[in-house]
Amino acid sequence: MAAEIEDYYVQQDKMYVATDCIIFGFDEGNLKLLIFRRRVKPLLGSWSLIGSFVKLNEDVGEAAKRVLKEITGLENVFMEELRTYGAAERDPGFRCISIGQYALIRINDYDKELVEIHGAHWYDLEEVPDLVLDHNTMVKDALSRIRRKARYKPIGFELLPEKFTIPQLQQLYEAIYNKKIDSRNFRKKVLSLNVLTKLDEKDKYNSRRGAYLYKFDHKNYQKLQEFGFNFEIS
Amino acid sequence: MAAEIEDYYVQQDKMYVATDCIIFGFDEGNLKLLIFRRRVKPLLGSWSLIGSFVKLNEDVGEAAKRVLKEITGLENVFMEELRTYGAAERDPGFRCISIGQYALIRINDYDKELVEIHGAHWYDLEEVPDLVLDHNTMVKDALSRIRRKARYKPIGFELLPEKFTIPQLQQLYEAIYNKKIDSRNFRKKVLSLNVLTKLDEKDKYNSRRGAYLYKFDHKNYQKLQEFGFNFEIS
DNA sequence: AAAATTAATGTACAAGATACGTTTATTACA
DNA sequence: TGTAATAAACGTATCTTGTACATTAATTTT
Repeated sequence: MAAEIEDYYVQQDKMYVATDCIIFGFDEGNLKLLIFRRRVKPLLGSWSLIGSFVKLNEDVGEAAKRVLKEITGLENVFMEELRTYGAAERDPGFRCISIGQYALIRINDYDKELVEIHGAHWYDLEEVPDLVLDHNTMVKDALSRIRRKARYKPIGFELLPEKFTIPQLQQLYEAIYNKKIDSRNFRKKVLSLNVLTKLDEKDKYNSRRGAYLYKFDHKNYQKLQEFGFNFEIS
Repeated sequence: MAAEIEDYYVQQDKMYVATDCIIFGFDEGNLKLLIFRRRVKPLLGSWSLIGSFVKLNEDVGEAAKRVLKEITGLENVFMEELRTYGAAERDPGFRCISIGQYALIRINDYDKELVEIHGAHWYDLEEVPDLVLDHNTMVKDALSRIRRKARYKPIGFELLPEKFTIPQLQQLYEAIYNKKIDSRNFRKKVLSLNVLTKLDEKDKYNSRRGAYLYKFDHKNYQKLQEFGFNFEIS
């Protein structure tokens, strides 16, 4: 639900339209969710997705981008509509529908100070507390969407830094699907997609031997975005 | 956009929420779309999807069901949210977002008189005329959704009568994917899903020999709905 | 120089997708 | 009554893709 409710004189005969962002990041092998504490009544202080009312002169998609930028400083982020939460009684007190939109961000890119200022926090997905209204449902729905979508679009890649190793990519998919993947088959499959360019650098953070860094071949990556592929895993 | 606009005193500082139904049927080998002529200003007389404002005390999903019933007499129909159309300028004159919802109906079940009364018509998908606002986009989006979804959920089946033949089912998938399918492979695949019960009746409408009628094994069909399957076709 | 650690690689088998032509049941009509 | 016409029903061989699985390689630390 929206953050600036107190900016509004709430009318009972009015339909409010809000948007809530389900913001995912990936760090240290875990999927994380960015949430904050509501600073407005009702339910002040509850954990909440980051959202806002949609302004009268603003596209619904723009509203979500505005909020995301406000809190994280990020622009040009992967963001997509999830669905509308439109139950008549979802919000006590006044009628408000919310369009859920999920975002995938590279967790090292965001503006830490800005996030701090807004009292936002990253939570491991397994440890997300109770959120206001139907926000826990939104998170659940968004996760299902990502799981399904990762099978035919390379969206998982949005969560990684520009340079990354194949074991990192595998960890990400393991986090998304919440299961172990065979590393030989994973590597084979991911390389067969022809979207990775091997660099001459190694990342030695996780091993003595070090793992080669890769980046995306943006042209082929684009094609894959358009046409989809099959990435079911065992 | 909504039908009952003249019931409202349009306020410029208000956000309106509507829902539009993209109603698909299947007949004589063709996918069809149900549309009607707007009876209200502005754009009176234009072809339009069937829609309505969402009432203050009504779930968004309920609103779509209400409209569908009003026009076709049908209830308990497969219907699902497509997405929100929320561009600030999508509707000239006042701010209105619309939640598109698509429905798949058995084309012989609807109430023909009711449809007549409302001035609604079925159009072959290839012959759908220009619709108001962004409604043509909604149709295009809904079709993409169905195409994708038919690959992992048995939604196509929602469009057939209770008893149907395998050649009919194949025609439906050919219409959805807009391509010819090999009949031997199709039959093999569809039977392997274990959701069809062969009846002791034949439909001789299309051939001298006649084709066996089938119906769904609802229990297995339900499972398939839940867990999905793979129905990519060559 | 030995131990420890994660990265990188290949192969055999199973399952599923694809391509493709002939026979069968029935009706209409000569 | 039998012959022609029509769409339905069926099976197989091949190719492709997914799956299961164990060893060697590169590097750092002690």
